[in-house]
Amino acid sequence: MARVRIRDVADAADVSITTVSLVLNNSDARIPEKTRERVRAAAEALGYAPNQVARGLREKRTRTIGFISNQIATTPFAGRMILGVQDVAREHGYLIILVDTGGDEETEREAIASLANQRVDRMIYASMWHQVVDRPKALPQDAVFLNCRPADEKGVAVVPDDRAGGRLATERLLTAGHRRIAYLDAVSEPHPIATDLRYEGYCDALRQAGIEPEPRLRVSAEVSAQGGREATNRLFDLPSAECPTAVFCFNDRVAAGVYQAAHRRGLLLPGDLSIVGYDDQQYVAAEQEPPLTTIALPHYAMGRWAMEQVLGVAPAWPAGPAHLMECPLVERESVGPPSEA
Amino acid sequence: MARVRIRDVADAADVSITTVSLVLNNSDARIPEKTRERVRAAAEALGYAPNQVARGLREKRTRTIGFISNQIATTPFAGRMILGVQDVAREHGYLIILVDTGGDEETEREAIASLANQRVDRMIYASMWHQVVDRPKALPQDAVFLNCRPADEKGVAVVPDDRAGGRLATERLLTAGHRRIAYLDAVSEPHPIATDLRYEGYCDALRQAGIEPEPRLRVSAEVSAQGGREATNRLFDLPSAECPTAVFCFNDRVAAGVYQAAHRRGLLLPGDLSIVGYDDQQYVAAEQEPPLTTIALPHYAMGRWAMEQVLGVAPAWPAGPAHLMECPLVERESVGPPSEA
DNA sequence: AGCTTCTGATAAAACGATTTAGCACTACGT
DNA sequence: ACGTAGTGCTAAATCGTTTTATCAGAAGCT
Repeated sequence: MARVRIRDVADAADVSITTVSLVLNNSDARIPEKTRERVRAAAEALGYAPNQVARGLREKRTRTIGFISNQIATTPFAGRMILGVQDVAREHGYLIILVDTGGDEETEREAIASLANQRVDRMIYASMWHQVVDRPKALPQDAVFLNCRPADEKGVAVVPDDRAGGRLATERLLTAGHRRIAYLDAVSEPHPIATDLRYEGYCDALRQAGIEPEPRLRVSAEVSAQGGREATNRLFDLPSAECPTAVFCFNDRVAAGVYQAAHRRGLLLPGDLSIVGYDDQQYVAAEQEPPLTTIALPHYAMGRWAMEQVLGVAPAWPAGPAHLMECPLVERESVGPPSEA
Repeated sequence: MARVRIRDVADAADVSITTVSLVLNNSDARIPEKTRERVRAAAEALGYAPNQVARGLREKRTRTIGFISNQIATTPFAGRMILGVQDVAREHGYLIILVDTGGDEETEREAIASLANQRVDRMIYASMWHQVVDRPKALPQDAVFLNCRPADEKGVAVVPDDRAGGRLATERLLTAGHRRIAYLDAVSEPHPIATDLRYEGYCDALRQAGIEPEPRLRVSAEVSAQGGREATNRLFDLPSAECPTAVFCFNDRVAAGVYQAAHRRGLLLPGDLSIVGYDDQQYVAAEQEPPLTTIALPHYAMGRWAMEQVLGVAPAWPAGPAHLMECPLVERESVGPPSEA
């Protein structure tokens, strides 16, 4: 790490450091092409790259973005969000400084302060699951919210369009011919807002098909395979005429539980029961037997979107209601026509 | 972000900026306690915190660590590693700058250069799976390797002790009384070195129990549930006297496939077949039915270890052979005594 | 008194860049 | 010959710190 400074380039090219800076930053100062060539050659030969710390001090911007997340480790989705952010950053010569607060408020305050002292140009405030958050006091006004939205609705934010996703999932089942479709709801602490949105989408789709949602077909499950198993058993303990021919699950984990309970009861999938999940969770959705049709959460796209807002490389989204990102349907093999149609 | 500078504190306390700096950095210069108090009070009142960019320029260290990873998004394990790194960083007032190279060499070169230009104090080179890597040309000599080791064996590195993990898993099955234990090997591109190490551990344990490993009980599987299903079927198409009573799987994903095939064949778990996995993969190991006994990968601990080396807050590990991190057994319910003991 | 030592503080240099203002020289028109 | 315009380049200020060297005054000693 014996670093070469602008001074070294200047000496090598036999000009002043001013000239070197002007040339390397493509200023339109009056420097003839010949001199420019000489400077560029010297810089190239020495392998010069400007010290970003010095440059940051002078320019008052560091080409650095702070990424604050509440729980990096507890979700497998974090990666794709960070990757989206990171890809856009790289494409524009920015670096990201990452801090995980573990959801602790005190840590969060310190993290925000650290990033401010490090003079990051802007910050992204990310949640690992879709939620409404209280805007942290110290967070700069121009922070972008990723996968969450501030309670005060002031700020640029992006969240998945869970309602449209719920509609899409249900429509898929309706098109396959199903009429009795259950919704496996999520209970957990804190209550995920996504489950209500997905349920609304489910209702939208049913009503549009002329079906009134039936309360008994909405059953609550712990967010886990076990929750899915239990809910499924409750569902199939109904009189057989009332049993659903398809279920839409809050997420792939509970869908996995549905598979388990269905297998145990000797139901064939998708012959006796069609299933649609949500999340397109890596290593679980695709690896069910049969592979699970599900709705994908657009984590990568949301990450990109947030960073594009931060860098101002996309049309600016107004502060206010969050941008809703589409959740695409991932077709696999867990949906078929209902058994006795 | 109207920032308060050291100048402002100096004015408020009616001293020079030198004095402020001296006091705030607890220098042992001759400043009487009374003046110190005054300065501290002024700093506190104004909410002063030093500009880390300016400080970094002057001190030639930024309290910033570069974290280079090959594939952040494709593995659910990344999170725990990053979290370990990040926690130690925070405890010592450091920040981490994260770049994902996507495994691309050109991107990697640029990333290393960016971090160097940003004057990170040191770098961590992380792999999302256990592998041997070629030391990137531009990587500083003092970089620490996380979950991988440089081919040249020069450098501080930490990897999971997969051999001991394989031994531990097998011993668990031996203690339960099993004698015919299969190993479900992984085939994938590139060939994961972990699978050979785990197999060696498996052999170690068997031999120590006086059992010679049987080649037919080592069967290859694609790293996926489907691979696990196929391998299981091959295993149980053997003459029944030769069928294993337990399997040790390369990882939890293939173990999930074993569950599927076993259920399909009507085998009871763990009555007819005991299973041990590897990875303790979130949302898959614990959610099998019955929950899967497995070996955990110590990602968090490795992350911490790497950062502690970087910051020099733990006894220095010599450059050379990698530090082997223990993989603990996670007891759940997929192991029982063999059926006809 | 005259010298040294101690005390309390600060001026100024340095870190490595960017940028503003301006200098020295040539060319040109009259 | 002289003012003006244009060309090629650079000195110096600046960003916000840390740190070294030094200064003024008080105190102590002979």
